[in-house]
Amino acid sequence: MRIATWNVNSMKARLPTVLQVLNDIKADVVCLQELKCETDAFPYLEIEEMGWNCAVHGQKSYNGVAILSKFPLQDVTREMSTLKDDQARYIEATVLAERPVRVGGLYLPNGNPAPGEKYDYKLEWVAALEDHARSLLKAEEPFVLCGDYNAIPAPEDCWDDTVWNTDALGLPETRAAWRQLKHLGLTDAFEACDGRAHQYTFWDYQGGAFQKDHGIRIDHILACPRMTDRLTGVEIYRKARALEKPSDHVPVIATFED
DNA sequence: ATGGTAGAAGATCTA
Repeated sequence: MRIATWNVNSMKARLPTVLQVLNDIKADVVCLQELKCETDAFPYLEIEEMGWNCAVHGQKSYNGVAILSKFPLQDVTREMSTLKDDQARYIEATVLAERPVRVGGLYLPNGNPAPGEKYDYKLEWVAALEDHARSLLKAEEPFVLCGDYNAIPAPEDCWDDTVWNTDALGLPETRAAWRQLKHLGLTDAFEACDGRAHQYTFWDYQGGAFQKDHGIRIDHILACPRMTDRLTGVEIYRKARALEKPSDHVPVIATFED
């Protein structure tokens, strides 16, 4: 089965592009972030028409996450057990594939400017995610955590580390939090399958960043040990950034043995 | 030259 994550940067502004990309990437499960719409404003009809089941945690203006699945979804939760959050940044559901898998879709806070309140919130959020991941591991149900982590794991995951290592996305403390998360026993699917340097998932709209390949890798799929055993490949669907009216992020897709 | 781009909201904030 193929599990994808994609920050769409507005469901309303992106709908034609989203429908096209969903057809192209042939995933079974897709986690979406930055819907920028309320739950009721999600385009259920258009998406369901394509055979998707939808679980949505929307919010006006900012944030908003969803899980789309070709398989039925069960036991949807819209918060981590470990954080009371007034921002719609998390959703989790069990995908009833042949072998069921728990899928978490997340939109980690950006954290800029750092230091400051926003960076504190980011660190609090990632700490809550770590605690939540710990409880998922304890439950011994296969799971993946997909989303926009707003974290550049290492210098080779951006085009110029001197630009990013003072940003909330690339600060040493952000990278330490990312490593700590992995050290629970989770695997970065991209790193496990490919791991090449300078493969990006986000390019800013400004200054022709995509044309210059001034990107960063911040969209990730973390897999538990049992899902890692089934992991066979990862693709960054870079093409999506060259479409008309693109999101500034592109999908990342991991393939697992059925 | 204190700039640039996009989206949502609404005359600014977030990324």
